[in-house]
Amino acid sequence: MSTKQSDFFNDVYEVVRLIPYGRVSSYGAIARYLGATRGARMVGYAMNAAHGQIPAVPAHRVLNRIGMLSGKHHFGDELAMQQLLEMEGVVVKNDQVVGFEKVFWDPNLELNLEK
DNA sequence: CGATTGACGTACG
DNA sequence: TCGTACGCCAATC
Repeated sequence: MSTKQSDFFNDVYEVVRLIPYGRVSSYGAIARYLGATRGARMVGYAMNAAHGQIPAVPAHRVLNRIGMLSGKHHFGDELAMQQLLEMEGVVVKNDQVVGFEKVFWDPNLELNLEK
């Protein structure tokens, strides 16, 4: 494809789309799943380019390791990310996900068990 | 081509 | 337990 970006970006989008409804994941978990344990920041970079991607990438389900909406500023409206999460049943308090461990979805774990 | 930045994470005090 | 410092890796200036 002429729109061929780094395969890393495409791979990130794919994993993010696999995040179930009402669940969230972390940049480090995705990076580690892709083999880029030290590339957590690169996942964030991919998210920055995920805007307008088709199919849409649920970037609002991707948070940092503490469950904080670190990228809420990149959604245009700061509350947009929180609104999307609450719409899916995820409780957000003080820009932080309540019960983050309960809604946390680890690709390394879920995808590994199925394989 | 070199320096700075950044949707992160871990280590240290 | 909380706050600060440093490290990674790629993109941008």
